Amino acid sequence: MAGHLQPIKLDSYKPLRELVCESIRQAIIDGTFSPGERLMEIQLADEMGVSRTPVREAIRKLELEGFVVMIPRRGTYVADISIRDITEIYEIRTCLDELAAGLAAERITPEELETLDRHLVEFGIAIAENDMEKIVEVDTAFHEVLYMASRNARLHSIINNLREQVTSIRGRSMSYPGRLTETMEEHRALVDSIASRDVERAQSAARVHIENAEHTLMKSINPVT
Amino acid sequence: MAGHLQPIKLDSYKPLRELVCESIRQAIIDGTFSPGERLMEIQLADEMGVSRTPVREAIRKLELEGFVVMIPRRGTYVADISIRDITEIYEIRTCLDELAAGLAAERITPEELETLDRHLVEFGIAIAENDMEKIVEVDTAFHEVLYMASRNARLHSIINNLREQVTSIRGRSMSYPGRLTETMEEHRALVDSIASRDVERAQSAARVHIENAEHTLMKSINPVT
DNA sequence: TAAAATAATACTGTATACAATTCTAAAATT
DNA sequence: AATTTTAGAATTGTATACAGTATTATTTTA
Repeated sequence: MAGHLQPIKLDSYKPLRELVCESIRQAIIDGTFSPGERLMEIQLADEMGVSRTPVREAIRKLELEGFVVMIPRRGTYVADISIRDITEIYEIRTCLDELAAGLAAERITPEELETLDRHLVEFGIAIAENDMEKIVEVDTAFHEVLYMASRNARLHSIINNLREQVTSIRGRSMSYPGRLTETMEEHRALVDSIASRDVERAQSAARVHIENAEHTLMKSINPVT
Repeated sequence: MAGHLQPIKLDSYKPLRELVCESIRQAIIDGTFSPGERLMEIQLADEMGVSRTPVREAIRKLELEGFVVMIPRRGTYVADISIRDITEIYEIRTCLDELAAGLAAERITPEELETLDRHLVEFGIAIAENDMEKIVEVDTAFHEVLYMASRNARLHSIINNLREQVTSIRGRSMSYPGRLTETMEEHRALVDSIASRDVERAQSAARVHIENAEHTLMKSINPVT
């Protein structure tokens, strides 16, 4: 194992398995656990100060979410993300984000539009200050509002899951030269078209945004291609 | 509980949790468990002749798949599918099936095309014989080949999951007057456009197919609308 | 008689114990 | 020396036991 997990705090009402799941997921996303690394139940349980039961249940969930791979009787391994995976994920996201944007253009409330605008401003400030943590935070909040506005909970959760699966490597594309300002412009175009209730334009803006994100991600992984 | 589950057979190499999961899922799909019905771990375990542990893990998986709803410390209930759910699911499927059809038009092999054709013929025979079981079987096989041909495993599994979530009520739309022959015509149009590698037409055929399926399903649930 | 309080019951959440399998490594054989 | 065999250790799969909480029923009180 690379680093170590923080012990689980029991302040929450949530079941332990949820806390354990979130903790392991976070560790995978932030790189504490490397791709391909084996995750052993007893070890994880000891580190977090819980028994194997909630750890097992957490791992089952992470498997469904695509963060780990389980081989029966052999163990659990942190999923290794490949070029193929990225291609698959963005093929789907291009399509789903387009859908979400179109629905949002039809269903968003004035309050939500205001929130989007605010996030847009915050995003600009975060970029100016080069505050990476803030950037990621605002970006996440921005998309959260957008997906919420689509009024389709399943769509929201499917996209979120796909987003999370590339989170561990998204940092690289974020730091790609010029990508951040480009991202902001794309976000602005998206908000504009949604604000004017233009479904077609919103869809196209979303498609462009996702396609560009994919290209940047690909370039940042393999500059040759 | 309505009926009862068959005891788990241990002939397979699969972990018990998988067998238990499939058994419960099947029972939900075929109506052995009704929507809203409470699922109790001890009872399920006893009926299948296993302990609570694999049952719990199976339930966790079914929750992720959307077949059951868990309320912490309160229990697990068979998910109740609503008009809202159907709308959500078909909004997504319209988009994903369009994607899958487009990709299939680009990536399908001649062998797969042949298989699709064969399924098309079988479907016609099954309709002529009014063999409902066969119809469902061939329909499933048909779509399976199609999604496989998209060469996107995630897309395949997301669509399959969405399909399964309405399986329990799909029987009704199947028996809607005239829907079966309509379905076959739509399938044929889809195969034709894929065979001629026409991405646009394949997408449009898929969209039409899903939209019609939704409309029929809605009508069969609520004839007034 | 109705409502509230309390006790009993039953279920879920978590921990631990046992069984079965697989991996590791050491020893034996070719 | 290399390969196979075999014994041990470690890990996952499953079962069971215990703890905590929610529900239900009963009793008490207004």
